[in-house]
Parts: sequence; C-alpha cells; structure tokens
Amino acid sequence: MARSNPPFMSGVPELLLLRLLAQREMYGYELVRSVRVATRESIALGEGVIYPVLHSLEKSGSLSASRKSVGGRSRVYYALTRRGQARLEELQGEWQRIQDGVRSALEEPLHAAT
Amino acid sequence: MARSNPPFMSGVPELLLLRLLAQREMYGYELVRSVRVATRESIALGEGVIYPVLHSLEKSGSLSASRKSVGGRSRVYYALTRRGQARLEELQGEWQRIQDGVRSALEEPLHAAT
DNA sequence: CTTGAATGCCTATTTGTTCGAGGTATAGTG
DNA sequence: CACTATACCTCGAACAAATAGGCATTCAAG
Repeated sequence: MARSNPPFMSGVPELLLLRLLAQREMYGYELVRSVRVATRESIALGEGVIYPVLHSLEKSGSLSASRKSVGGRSRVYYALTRRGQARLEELQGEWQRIQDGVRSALEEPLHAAT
Repeated sequence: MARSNPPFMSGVPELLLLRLLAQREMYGYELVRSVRVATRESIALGEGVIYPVLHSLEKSGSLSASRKSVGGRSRVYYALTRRGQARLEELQGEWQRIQDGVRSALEEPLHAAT
C-alpha cells in the first residue's frame, strides 16, 4: 500500500547515496546497510528506493557503474563522477538552506511580542 | 511548467504553517509573507502551495477556519486546534529524526579509516 | 474616473519520487 | 534438501509541491 511521501524525505535518498559514494565506491545491497549505519539508524532505505535512485544517478552521469565479481558474487559497484561531486555539493547547499529556514522558524518563541 | 519535486521540501509547508499558527491565528495571504520572514528568506511558499495545505489541514481537523471582515477586507483566519498541536509535535519529531540522520551522514569524514 | 498595483482567495494540472510488495538467481549452511 | 543471506531488479500506488492561471475587491495615482 505504499504510503509514499513521508514527510521530509524528498531528495534525501539521493543526497545520502551521493554522500556515501563520495567516501568510497559501493554496491547497492551494501548501501542499504550503509545508510542505516551512517544515519545512526535514523533513516532506513529499502532496496526499492536505493536501486531506482542509483539507476537514475547513473543515467544522469553522476555515478559510474562497474560490474565486478567478488567471491563468486556478482556486484555492481557505483563510483562518484565529477558531475556527481558537483551534484552532491548542490544538494548539500539546498539541504543547508532548507534546514536553516526551518530551524529559524522553529526557534521562534511561541508567544513572541516582537 | 511546474517543476514539482524540489529536494527536501516534502512536509515542510505543513510544518511551517502549523508552527506559525501555533504563535497566533493568521490568514492565508498573511502566511505567505510570514513564511518568508520566519525562515529569514530561506524559504518562500507561493499561494498555490499555502492554500491547498491550509484546506487539507482544516479538513483533517488540525486547523479551524473563521471568516472575518477587517477594514473592508474579508479574510479567512486559521487557528491551531488541539489536533493540530499534536500533528505539529509529530512533525517536529519527524523533522528532528531526519535532520539528525542526515547530519550524521554528512558529518562523516570523507576518507575515514574507521 | 480609469488604470494599475496590492490585497485576498481559490483550483487544475504537471511532475516525479518515495515506498511496499513482489520477482529472480546464486552461495552457503544445517 | 531446505532455508537464509546475498544481490539485483521492476511495478504500481500514493501523494505533495510547484506553476500558472483565474476571480473579486480596495486604494492610490494620474
């Protein structure tokens, strides 16, 4: 039943994946765990979220994919491209802006006389 | 051309409106300006975003609406209900969770040996 | 007295992304 | 042989934000 647009999640999967892949290249299944760990269990993304985002980032040139065989297992490793680095910086800026705005609004005391 | 899903905005309009209305009751047109001010110009929401959210919050019982005439102008004032207060707290918690998770992920140094 | 800006409300449509549920296949363990 | 973990994938539903419009009123300027 796909309750789809949980608050505050739009753009987050893309940002997290780009950011994790800026540290080292990884494969999809690995990223599922990495997201949980990196966000300290605050955010968990299913494979149904990860793979489509990975594919769209590859198509847009932000990631490069390479199939590798590791211990009898076939994996698709994704690495950040120069374009992906730029996209990451763009998204970080956006995140900062939104986050600052929301913080300002939330900080405002409830019964301000100002 | 409705570039629709800008990153990181899902849930934000609802959160901001509930939060502003927790301070005092306001009308739609006023909220358009209030959002800009409260977020220090970081976030600007058009009327096309504000009004639909207001209506849906009223329908769900988070806001109560009352038509008032002020200086020859007819305005629809919205006030936070008890249910709206609860919804605000719920959203704030969600925001905190996502924000913490993203912060954790972004903080991680790029070349961690850990 | 007419024009335009500002106020004030509203809706239809586009867009595209997240999500759960499902499906496939292989490796390794009991 | 069954079962779990690994590893990849796709589909459809749900849904919310944004733009671009439209309507009506008030008020100031020319």
